[in-house]
Amino acid sequence: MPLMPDRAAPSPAPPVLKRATLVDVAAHAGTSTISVSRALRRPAMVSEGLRARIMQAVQELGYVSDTAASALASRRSGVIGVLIPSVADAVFGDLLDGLYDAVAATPYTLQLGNTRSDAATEERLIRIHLGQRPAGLILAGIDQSSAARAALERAECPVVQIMDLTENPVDMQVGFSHHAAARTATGHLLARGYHAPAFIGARIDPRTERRLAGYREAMAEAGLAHRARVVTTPKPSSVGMGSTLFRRLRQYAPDADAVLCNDDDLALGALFAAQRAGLSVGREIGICGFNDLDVMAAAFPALTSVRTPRREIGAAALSMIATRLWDGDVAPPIRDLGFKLMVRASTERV
Amino acid sequence: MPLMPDRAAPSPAPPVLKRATLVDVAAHAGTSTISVSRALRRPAMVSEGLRARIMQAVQELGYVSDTAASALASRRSGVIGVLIPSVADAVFGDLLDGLYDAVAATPYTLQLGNTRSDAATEERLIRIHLGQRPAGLILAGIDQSSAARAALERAECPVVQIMDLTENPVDMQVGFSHHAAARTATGHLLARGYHAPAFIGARIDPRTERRLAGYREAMAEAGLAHRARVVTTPKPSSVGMGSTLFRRLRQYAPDADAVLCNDDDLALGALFAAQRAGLSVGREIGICGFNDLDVMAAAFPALTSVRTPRREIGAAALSMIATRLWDGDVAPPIRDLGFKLMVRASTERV
DNA sequence: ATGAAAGCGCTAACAG
DNA sequence: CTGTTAGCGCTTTCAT
Repeated sequence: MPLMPDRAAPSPAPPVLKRATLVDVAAHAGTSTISVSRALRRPAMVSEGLRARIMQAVQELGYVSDTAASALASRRSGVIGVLIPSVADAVFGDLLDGLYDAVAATPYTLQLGNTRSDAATEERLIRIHLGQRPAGLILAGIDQSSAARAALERAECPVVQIMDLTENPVDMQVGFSHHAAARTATGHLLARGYHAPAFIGARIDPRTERRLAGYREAMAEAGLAHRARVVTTPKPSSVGMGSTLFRRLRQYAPDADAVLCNDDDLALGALFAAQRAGLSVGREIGICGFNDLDVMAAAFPALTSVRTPRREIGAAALSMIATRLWDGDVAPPIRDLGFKLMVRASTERV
Repeated sequence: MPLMPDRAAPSPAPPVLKRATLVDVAAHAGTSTISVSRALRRPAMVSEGLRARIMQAVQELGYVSDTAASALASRRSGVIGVLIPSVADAVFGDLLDGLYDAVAATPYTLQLGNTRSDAATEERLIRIHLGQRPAGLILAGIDQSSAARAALERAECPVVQIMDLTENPVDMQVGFSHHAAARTATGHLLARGYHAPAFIGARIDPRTERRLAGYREAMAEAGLAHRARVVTTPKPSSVGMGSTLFRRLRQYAPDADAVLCNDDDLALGALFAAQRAGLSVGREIGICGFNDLDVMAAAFPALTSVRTPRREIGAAALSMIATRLWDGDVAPPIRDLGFKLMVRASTERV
């Protein structure tokens, strides 16, 4: 599909005042285009006097460099691609916030791709982005298809996989262990005296699987593998779904006295469902979330959750790319930013 | 700042297998570059036989068109810029979801800019985006600085202002009336028998101002202008802030028996604070939110809110740009997508 | 420190 | 329907 169809361009060509180019600026400043280019990109390469004249000309003509021409000539774009499963999810919202904050101080631009947790879509987006000779690529997760991995390994730009940790990243990596986080949270529930903590999760993806494994491991270590109860759904997560899963859990496993939720939305839904059922949250039923969105601390009762360093991951990913681009080497290329269990009233057994 | 510093390029030039270009494909298919270009962009312009040969060559060489070269030669990029105040806000998350959904069916790419509700940043971003000769520009809000407006009016691409409605848009527009929405919500509270509904809001921006005006207007129409109570803060909105503002309101105006919240986060915070204070939500204190995020219906008690068509606005904005680009004309260029009051238990006076 | 010349890979314009 | 010829605006050599 072309960017515009044949019959387009009905506009009777208004007297478009052509935007100023390097040539215009050079003429205006009485120098050559290359000097203007240099004055703009590496001011140190141009004598002070010339630079001043050029800058003034730039000002007067309102010159703005043409991204496309620059990218073509230098074979390098200022675009850093970011591929995430969802733009509406609060978890990725925080990540993006960190990313956009960090990129503001650099000459780079972010370009977002929405994979919808779909491997084929991710593969396609990776190809499209690589076609733009990006300055860098940031990917959520470590579960790219093998075809995607192959393409990435051939990529001529820094690649950072984020949110998760793996033994063999494509290139660089920053995240935390979902397995360890869930294991810690489950351990906390057990330590607090809950005898049968269950697990609920929606839209099971590889990250969820790793959390679930952490839950199972903690249960097994406590000799409670036989008491593990898991309720999941392939549907997307939401607060409403949290309530639904909680009710389902109560039916399926009435003995469950605590629930580790795969994300905070589910935990909030579980809270509301428990309240509806007249349960005393904390005493009769423990609830623990995952991510620690702002709402968890504000809820009544306040909800325990695993705080994950989303914003920090965004900032770190960008800094790793910038460092690689400017200094050539990043150490260490794999960073575990950890997590922190935020214990609150919802798991106070009292 | 250059995209890469002088001392970069320490890599000893690995035997980079140059990516295939149009010339390569043309040679491989035994034709000219322009035919390949056409076969890719307007298949109808090329005979079936030639097209088949070209497509095969494209396949075999794994050819991917160079975005920069294409943009430079055609003076047109496939980028649609999107400028919003925050990427972490759930409200804009839904908008983006609608936008990304809609763009997937087009040859365009979205490029996000984060204005942080800052006029200067927005102005800068507008300039940067226009410098890329975007295919279109989507802006949240109608309150651009006059300098920004001037730049936009000179833009050679479709521009859509979204989320809000104004008399004189730069170009096209799709949104709803924040004033009318707040007015309706306030009217609902009064109709339900609340005698002194108050208003709480965080990070006052122009959109909030319009909602506040709607609240005041409804109060005035009911002859209750003297009972209007407003508590706001310049700090960002959050669930925790909702609790804070609610407590502040109770001190400042103990007689307030309902509260219209500027957004759902605040409403949720008000809910929790009310519960902490032992108030019966609905009977003793009415709570109404704004936007109707998923959590509102799931809360206990369920929270009344004004449903705003965020996803639909995203889809509509993109379709308006596509239509303008392809058909030349969009009718109507101004679209009011309305809102809907979702009445729930939190405003059941009983 | 500055400049001249030669493309980057693609598409518009104009032939055939 | 197909091809030729020129650039698009910038940056990279390579001189000076």
